[in-house]
Amino acid sequence: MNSNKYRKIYQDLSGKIINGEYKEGAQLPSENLLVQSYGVSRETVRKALSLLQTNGYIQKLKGKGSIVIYNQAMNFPVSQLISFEEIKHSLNMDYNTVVESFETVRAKDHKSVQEALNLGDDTELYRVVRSRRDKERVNIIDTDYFIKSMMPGLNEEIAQHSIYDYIEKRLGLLISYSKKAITFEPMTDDDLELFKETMPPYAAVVRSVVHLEDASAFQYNVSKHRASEFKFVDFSRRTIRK
Amino acid sequence: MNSNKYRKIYQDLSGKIINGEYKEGAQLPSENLLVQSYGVSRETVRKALSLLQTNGYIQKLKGKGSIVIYNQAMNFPVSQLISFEEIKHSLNMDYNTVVESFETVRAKDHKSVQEALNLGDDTELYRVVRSRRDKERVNIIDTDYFIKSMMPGLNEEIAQHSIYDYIEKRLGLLISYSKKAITFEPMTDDDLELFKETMPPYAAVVRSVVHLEDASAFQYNVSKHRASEFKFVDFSRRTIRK
DNA sequence: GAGTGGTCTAGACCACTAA
DNA sequence: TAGTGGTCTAGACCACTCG
Repeated sequence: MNSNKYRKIYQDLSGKIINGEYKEGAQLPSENLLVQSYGVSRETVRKALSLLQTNGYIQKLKGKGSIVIYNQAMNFPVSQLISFEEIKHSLNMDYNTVVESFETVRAKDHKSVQEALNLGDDTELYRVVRSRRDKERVNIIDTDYFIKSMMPGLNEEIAQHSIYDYIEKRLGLLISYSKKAITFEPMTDDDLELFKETMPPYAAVVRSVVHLEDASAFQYNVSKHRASEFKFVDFSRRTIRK
Repeated sequence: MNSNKYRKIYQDLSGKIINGEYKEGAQLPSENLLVQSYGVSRETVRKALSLLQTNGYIQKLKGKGSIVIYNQAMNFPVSQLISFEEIKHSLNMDYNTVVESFETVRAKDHKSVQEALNLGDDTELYRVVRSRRDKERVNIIDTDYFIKSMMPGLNEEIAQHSIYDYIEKRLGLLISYSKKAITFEPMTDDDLELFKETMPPYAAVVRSVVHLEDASAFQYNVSKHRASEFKFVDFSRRTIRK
């Protein structure tokens, strides 16, 4: 359906990098060759390559070419906006999601959420608490707040699978960007109960405000991780200097 | 010296957003207006706007315009590749840097560094340990490893100020991107001594491998933060779907 | 000098939003 | 319908790398 030429090129090349067809350190075909093989203009090829560079797949070298810098080990909870289901899937992890709580609350009773999503006092929210566990224990506790009126038909069943899938495929909403903050905090009593452990008493906490394509804030997420298991991997580029 | 048109537009607009001339929620002039006021082609304006969007300053809305989503509160240790001196400067922080150690070591004695930078056994490295303290106490301990042969003239004096400044201005090297990982770990005895505290015995640890414009890895950094003071703020966009 | 990526242009056509 | 951003093109000129 989506027939953007540059996206197809991006998909094609990033796919070949991920599956190892182009390995780390390898050189991509030159822009001119790509122009020929895809039958598009140079600017279109360059758009795809820019995206690959922005997302940490390649580095473009003036006068030389584009080389692959993507590295399999990096591909963990990367600093990208992906859902837990997607991470699980891409890593073949054997995690189990349990919906611990699914309730309707009012914005005024959750001030940080109200502020972040810019809501009136009586706006109704879904508050969904989900634990993520492997065979042995709970490693992550996700608490999500959604604006109820934006999420018709959301239920526990859906929450147990992928809410993002429901949002994008069924509601047709486009998730666009998020602002997140990572901190390390002592566990609360509730946390200790869910994690079923008293040590270590610290959790890595990721708070995110997720926005749609039209820039409206629609989700507030608090993701608590067993601190000893937490690893956040990030790729960042130097901003424009001077 | 650098007369890229799109960079100037980016600088100009991001500056106006940061200093509040365009506030959060405000609309930027349309692309056509920017074309006229800057006297450039539309693609050039669009390049600048794309950069602003990628870096979390604006969101472009089809059929409507570009609105500012940048938010002052976000502007903390952002997920950008900036040096401590730059953060300090942009936040007007009163931090003090002390060089705790400045020595030459061999790669083979620091395996994780050797592997990350892809070095031979006997490659010489500078190992620089710096503490960052406010009036009361040490909050950050930075340990950096640089390839000695790439850093002629690096000394303690420079380390006390900004090594990045030295690298970019004096050596003329272009820092390009980094891969970093954030974890939560027990403090070592050395850490406890520098932090001068026995509680909390945990530190937030950020390990980075920094690369130059030509994709060569040249710096390995371990930055330990007092966990209670640690906050990592991130902006991320949804990757291309499907 | 041949090949590479970086910047910039002028213009086209499209899809979306709003009044 | 007028205005907005999204995609794509063909071509120009430049700076850089390498043999």
